Amino acid sequence: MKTQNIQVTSFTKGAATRDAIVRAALQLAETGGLEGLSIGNVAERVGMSKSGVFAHFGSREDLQLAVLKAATENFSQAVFYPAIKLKRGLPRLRAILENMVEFYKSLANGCVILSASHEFDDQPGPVRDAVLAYLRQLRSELVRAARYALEAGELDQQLDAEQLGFECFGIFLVVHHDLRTLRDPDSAARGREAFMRLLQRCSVNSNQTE
Amino acid sequence: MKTQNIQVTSFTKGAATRDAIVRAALQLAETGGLEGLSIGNVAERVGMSKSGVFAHFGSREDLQLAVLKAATENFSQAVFYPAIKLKRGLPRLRAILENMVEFYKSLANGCVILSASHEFDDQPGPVRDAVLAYLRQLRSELVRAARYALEAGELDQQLDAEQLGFECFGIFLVVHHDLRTLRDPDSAARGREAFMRLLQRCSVNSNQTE
DNA sequence: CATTGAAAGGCACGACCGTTCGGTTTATTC
DNA sequence: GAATAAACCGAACGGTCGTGCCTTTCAATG
Repeated sequence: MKTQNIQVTSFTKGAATRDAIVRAALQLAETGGLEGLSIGNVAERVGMSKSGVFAHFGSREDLQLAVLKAATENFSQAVFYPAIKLKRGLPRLRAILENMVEFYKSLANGCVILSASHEFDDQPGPVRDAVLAYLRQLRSELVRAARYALEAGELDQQLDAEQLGFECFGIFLVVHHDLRTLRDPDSAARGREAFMRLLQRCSVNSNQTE
Repeated sequence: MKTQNIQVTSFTKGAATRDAIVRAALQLAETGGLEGLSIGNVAERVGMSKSGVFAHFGSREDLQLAVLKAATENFSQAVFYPAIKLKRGLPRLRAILENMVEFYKSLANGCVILSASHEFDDQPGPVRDAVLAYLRQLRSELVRAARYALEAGELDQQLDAEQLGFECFGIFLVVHHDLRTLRDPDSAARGREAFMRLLQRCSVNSNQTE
């Protein structure tokens, strides 16, 4: 039998240019969001024809989904994967925030996920579902890290983990906002300071039995 | 001479429908942002022809500017004007946050200003300039209220007013995000709690001379 | 009532969009 | 090298967009 290595070639050729397309589209999406993507400008950037690009996805929406998936994978790679290697609880929570700040600073432009969350919040469909799923995952990761920290006694046990995740996410958002919209270079430092102050407020020592 | 009351009529007729157009467009912009506005859908919503609507503004951009101005006026009306009547410092800062939460809750859909800040953050032009100007005004109002509170001894004087404004704005953003994107009804309560905890952290008593 | 100027409509243009289709090039397999 | 399939391209379609031009409606004035 010689029919053993069938799709070796068909796996490499198409997938390579598809990756190139997604990479180019991701760059475009970092300035202009997923709505700013058009088959035409992606094709131009990657040096192909519109129909050539289109054939790889079948629809603009599927291209947007592919780009969003690449963006979330990048975020996970930069923020979550390094943090998971640390001890769960406070060290992990600190790492998530710190990695996020560094990740946002490293982006020449904006975060595709946050952009998409605004672009699609009133536009039902697969893209909105995917954005929401990742945002919920992100939040639950924050909440879980906070819960560990509470249960381990690293933070005041009277606190609410969901509330802590909420406030951490607020720091996420304002860091991104100041970096991106206001172009404030101090944003990262303010974010770190805000997080430090938030944790300090939550430490077991500062509990003032109100 | 009887040429005293010239533009009495020309002031009422056109301006009335212009206001109607802006109101309709503002509703549209609350779901879909300023980019979601098109001369066509605004005309349809207000019951006019495209060219009829167009004639009142001269360009889509001017329509967007008019809608943005209406949105900022609404925000100021709901958030700032009532707060300014209060004693400056902590009471005013509290009122701004509380009014903001109530304002966001009262919106059936999203905040046009925050939407626009994401839509135009990489798109230079008059709209971006206007959005940025209002965002800076908003921030400086927060910072000023915080500074008053610091100088009056209502908060720990070692704190930084800009940092405080930064953290307050983070609460703004996460409240809006959870209300709008995650559709979480607890968002307002979490926002109030976050602000309470933030102020508690900043009170003169809880200073722990680090 | 006639006149005038503002307000609104009708219509078409050029541009861009996503998508389709048929043909051409390129790579892989026998 | 012939055959087959994948990859890609060029052109076009239907649709929406902002905008300009010209006409019609309408309210106010003399």
